[in-house]
Amino acid sequence: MDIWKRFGEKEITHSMAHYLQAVAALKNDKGFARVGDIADRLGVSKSGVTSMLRSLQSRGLVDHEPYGCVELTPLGLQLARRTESNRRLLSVFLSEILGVAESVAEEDACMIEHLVSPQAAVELLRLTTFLRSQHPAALQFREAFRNTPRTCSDHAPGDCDICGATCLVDSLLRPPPAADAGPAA
Amino acid sequence: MDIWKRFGEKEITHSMAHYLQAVAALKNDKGFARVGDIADRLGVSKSGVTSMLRSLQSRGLVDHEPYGCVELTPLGLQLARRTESNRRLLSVFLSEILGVAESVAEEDACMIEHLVSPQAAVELLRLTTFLRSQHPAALQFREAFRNTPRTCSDHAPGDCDICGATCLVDSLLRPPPAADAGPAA
DNA sequence: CAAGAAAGTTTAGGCATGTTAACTCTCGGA
DNA sequence: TCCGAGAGTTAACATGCCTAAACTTTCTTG
Repeated sequence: MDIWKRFGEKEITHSMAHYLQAVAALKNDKGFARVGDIADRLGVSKSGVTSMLRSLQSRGLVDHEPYGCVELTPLGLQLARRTESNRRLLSVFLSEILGVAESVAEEDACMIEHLVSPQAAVELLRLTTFLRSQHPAALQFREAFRNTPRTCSDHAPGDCDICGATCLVDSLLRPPPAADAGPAA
Repeated sequence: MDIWKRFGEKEITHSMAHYLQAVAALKNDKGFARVGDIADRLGVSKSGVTSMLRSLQSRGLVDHEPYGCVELTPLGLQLARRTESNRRLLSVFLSEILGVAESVAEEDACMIEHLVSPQAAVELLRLTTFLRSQHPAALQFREAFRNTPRTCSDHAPGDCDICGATCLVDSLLRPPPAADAGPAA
């Protein structure tokens, strides 16, 4: 039951994903990617870039010889593209389908982009494009979904199999309890 | 443009979320949570638990005096519950709505559970309960969605605003390129 | 071509999270 | 009462990812 430990075994970490995307973007914009440009773009120090590049190179994701420019390997490019597509997809899904505020949608997408499995991404893309389409069922959905209630007490009084005892909505939208560790009795 | 750096500033990390959940579960199952039980449940060493508890205590998420049992503070309990609800929600959404295989859905949910914003979670719950319901629009959706195509060339030939140049489906389902960093010309 | 500026790297160190090994505390039984 | 087993903690170390400061390489320009 140790799924959670595999967090550290993902093919790439959050940081790595963003380094790869930065290299891809610079390659695209200027034709080449230098250490300093990557550092500027990501808001990290140049030494941080150097050491991350070493790590990415050891994983076969970039090519980088000292004092030279950085190139993505085919694998690195694939991961960069995949991560970017995932982010766009999540962002659209969250903001357009779910109606979450743009800024929140983008932040969520950025946090999650590298963690979504290919299987889930493919199906989420299918759902998103379907629900945005002009298909009659999609039109009906949009009309009906607008008026759907938010809390479990509305959709499943006393028995929501997702939320259990406390409705997610209640616990999420309520302000946090007094933080100073003092359960007053 | 440094959203990505806020990854490290989330209220809790992936590890912390699972420690909190372990404590909550043990409290629930046995009435108390000891260091050794937490270690067993999470598959980490006892010393790892001790040091994580120090960190959680400094954030006001648990109470723990040396050689004693562990208690969740109100804030810690709230985070544990929230994370668990998020995971159940994501798991149901991925497997039931999107049709992703259970095992993949659970792994994805576990990776993402602590990163989903309250806003997104609330709306995702709304969407999920709606699409699972007997509402006519939901019935129509399920019928129609079953036959929706997967690739961009079907739903938006040559112009998918999510995927850009390369359809997500193509890049996700294609096997990775030869990994040995050798772009053979 | 040489010298300074610009770019990049190395070194040393910090924080989070984990490990193992060795030490200390607590408690139950002879 | 006291002693040993088991539970918990500390110490020392590893890895990932970041920083600042010092050093090296490369470029530019007079």
